[in-house]
Amino acid sequence: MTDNMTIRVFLADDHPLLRLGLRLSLEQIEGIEIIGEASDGYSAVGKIQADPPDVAMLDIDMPGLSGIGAVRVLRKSFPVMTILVLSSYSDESYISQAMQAGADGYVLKGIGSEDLAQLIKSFYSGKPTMSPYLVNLTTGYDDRQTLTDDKETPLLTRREKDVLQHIVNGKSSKVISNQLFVSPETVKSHLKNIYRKLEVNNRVEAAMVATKKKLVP
Amino acid sequence: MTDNMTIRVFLADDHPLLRLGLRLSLEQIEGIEIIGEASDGYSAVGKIQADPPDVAMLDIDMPGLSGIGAVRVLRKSFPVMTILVLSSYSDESYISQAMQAGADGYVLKGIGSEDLAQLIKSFYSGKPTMSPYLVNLTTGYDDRQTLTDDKETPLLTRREKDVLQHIVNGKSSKVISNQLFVSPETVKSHLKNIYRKLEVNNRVEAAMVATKKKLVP
DNA sequence: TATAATATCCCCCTTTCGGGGGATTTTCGG
DNA sequence: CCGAAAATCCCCCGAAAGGGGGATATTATA
Repeated sequence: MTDNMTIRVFLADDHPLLRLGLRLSLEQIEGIEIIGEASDGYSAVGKIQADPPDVAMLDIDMPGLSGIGAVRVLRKSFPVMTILVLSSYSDESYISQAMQAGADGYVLKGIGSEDLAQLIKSFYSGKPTMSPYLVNLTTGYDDRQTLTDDKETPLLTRREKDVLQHIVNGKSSKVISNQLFVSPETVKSHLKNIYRKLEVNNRVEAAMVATKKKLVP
Repeated sequence: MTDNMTIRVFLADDHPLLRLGLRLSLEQIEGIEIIGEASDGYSAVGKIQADPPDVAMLDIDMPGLSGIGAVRVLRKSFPVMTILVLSSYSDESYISQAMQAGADGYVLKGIGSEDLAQLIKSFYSGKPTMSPYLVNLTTGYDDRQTLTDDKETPLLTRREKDVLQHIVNGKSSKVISNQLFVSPETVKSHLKNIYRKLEVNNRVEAAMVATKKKLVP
């Protein structure tokens, strides 16, 4: 933080209009200063490393390097920087990806100007305010239920994800078994477990769930 | 249009920040006046019908009534109103849906402030400016190639779309045939044609293509 | 009205799925 | 080291899928 306690904020979003709204909203708040902007992940990382802010707000969906990827890179260089991920979606998988990448918070774009300003300040001060628009990733998903009404999806194992990936790509069990160098029977076993965990009954449903919940890359 | 030739614009988007950016961008332009805002499709329709603007900018992705749905409703009441659809995606299917609903233009959110202002004015004046950020739906898709590099997907027939919809939902041919009151053999025939047109070989691939290209609702 | 496109239905055949059992080995944390 | 989880593999069986041929209406529409 700078000498006069002003919170230096960096904005990264590929939508100029949204960036403008963000900048205007935050600039008129006492104690917040926008020190830079970027429209894609790579330039965001570059600019932030050149002049590190106190708080980095990164859109999750940017061309080139995604917000998640930018978080991963930045977190290595700046262990204490407050990194907030901006997103339009309250998808659980996005949230958990952001968390694993090292984000401090996950902010939905549906948030209003005043809420956002207050949120950044409270979050930066170390006492994150909980709201329907923020998920605090540091306190164990406490607020996830306010964002998603999804039932808890049992976690897939590494191998099950491998199989699911091929299912999404429309491969048959035989083809998958060749790809993974295992018996087709093994693939079938994994599939049974996948179906049970995802509560589906066939490949199409599994593929759709995997896509919707982003269980696979 | 009002007496003094000011273009009266209405904004509808469920993201307050983006709305703010839009408003701020447009308000500082001479000749454009923001007369109202809405954060969902239904209230947008209500407010527009209560006080019709010259130009309505509707986000395609809003809670409740979508932007497309709002266009459909509004176009019936206001045949000459300039209706522009705002979207983050340059998906061809979205564009064609917006066109069929009666939109005059399709504006990507990646557009900058100045471009947007100029675009609205030029579009409203009856001489739409072409740009990578706008698809003019009134001139026969001339600019689609600048937006998507997809190969032309053969158009599916009405019935094929019906079948594909059920495929996406993971239904078997037998179940589909019951839903559509036809023979399972008929469903199989449609499926063969769908596979050929989409250049796929099974249900999962068809479902993924349908989802990616938004061939089904 | 002629022609094409669409929608409907049928047969054949092989392969794949999905669901039900089970078993063995590997891996990894406590 | 031990137990649980994970990964591997096997059998059986009926249902479903996919691919190859068709045929016959119905509907646009040029």
